[in-house]
Amino acid sequence: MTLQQLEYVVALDEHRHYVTAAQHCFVSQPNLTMQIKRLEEEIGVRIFDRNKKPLEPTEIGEEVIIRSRQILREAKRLIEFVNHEKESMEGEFKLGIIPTLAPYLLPLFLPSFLKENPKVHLKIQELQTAQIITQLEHGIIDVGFW
Amino acid sequence: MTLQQLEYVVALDEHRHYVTAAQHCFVSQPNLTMQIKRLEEEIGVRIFDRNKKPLEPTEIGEEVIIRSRQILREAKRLIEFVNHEKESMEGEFKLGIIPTLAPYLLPLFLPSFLKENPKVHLKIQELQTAQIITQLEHGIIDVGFW
DNA sequence: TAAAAATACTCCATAGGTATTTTAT
DNA sequence: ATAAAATACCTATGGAGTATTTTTA
Repeated sequence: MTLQQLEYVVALDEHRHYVTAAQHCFVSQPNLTMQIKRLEEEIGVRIFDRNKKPLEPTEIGEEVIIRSRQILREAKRLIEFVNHEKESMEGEFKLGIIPTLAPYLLPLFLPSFLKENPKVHLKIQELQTAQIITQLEHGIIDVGFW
Repeated sequence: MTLQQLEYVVALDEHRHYVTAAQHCFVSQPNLTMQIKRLEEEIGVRIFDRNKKPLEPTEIGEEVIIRSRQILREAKRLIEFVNHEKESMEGEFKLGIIPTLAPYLLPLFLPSFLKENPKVHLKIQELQTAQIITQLEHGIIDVGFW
C-alpha cells in the first residue's frame, strides 16, 4: 500500500471513471487500473464494483476511501508544515534603518515577519544614510528580502 | 514520499542508530541511509542531525516524526479495518438445530456472532436429529464453523 | 582503532507507458 | 456502434542488496 495508490483510489472515487481519474492524476488509464487492482489484491478486498456503470465503491470500499482521504490529508499537512518551516528563517539579523523612516516602515512588516519567523532575533539599529551605505559595503548589513 | 520512508524515519528515531533501525525494518543499512536521504532531499529539509552521535532529529525533524507516526497509525488502522471486515461473513445462512438443544446453545454464540457479522441473515430451523442428517447429506445445511 | 554511516556498484521488481482487445451501454 | 475498462507487452526508474570506503568517538 502506497500513498500513490491511495491517491488513485480517491481520484477514482471522485470521478467514478478511469479515464478522467487518470487524467486528473497525470497518468495513463491502464496504469491507474493496474494500481487499483494491485492494491485490492494486497489488502484482499474489492474497493470498487466494476459491474456497474458508472462504477461505484463497494461497502467496504466506502470506508477505505474515507480513511484514504484522511491519510492523504495528513500527508499533505506534513509537506505543508515542512514547506512553511523551511522558508522561515533562523538566526541573528541586523536591520539598519534611518530614524526618519523607522516609525513608518517598521510597523508595516515587523509584526507579520516576526510571527512568520519566530526563530529570528532581530537587532534593529538606527543609522544615518551614510552609515548604512558603509555597512552595506562591509557586508555588515545587507539589502533585504522585500 | 512513501509510507515506507515514513516507517524508516520512525524506526530511525526509535533506535537513533542506522544499523539496528535497518535490522528492525528487515532491510540493509545502506538502503535505510539512502531512503532517509532521498526523503530529506524530496521535502527539502534535514530530518536527522548526523553530526551528533548518537544522531538525533532536527527541530523540524521532531515534528516530521510525530506526523509520520500519525500517518502510519492511520494506515495501519485502514488495514486492520479491512482485515476485520473481510473476515465477517455476508449472505443467507440456514441453521439447523434440534429443539432440545436450541435454548441452551443459541444464546451462547448467537449474540456475539450476529454482532461480528451484521450482514448475515440467519434462518434458524428446528429439526430432529434424523432430519439434520438428511439435510446435511443433501448439502442444504452444513457443519459449521465453531 | 573499532564502531557506524556514507559511497559505489549491481540487480531486479514494478510503476508507468503504448497498443490492443474485450466489455458493456 | 462506441466509449470505457481490461489485457498484453515493453521500458526504465529506483528500491534493495553486497562490498567497500570514509568518518568520528
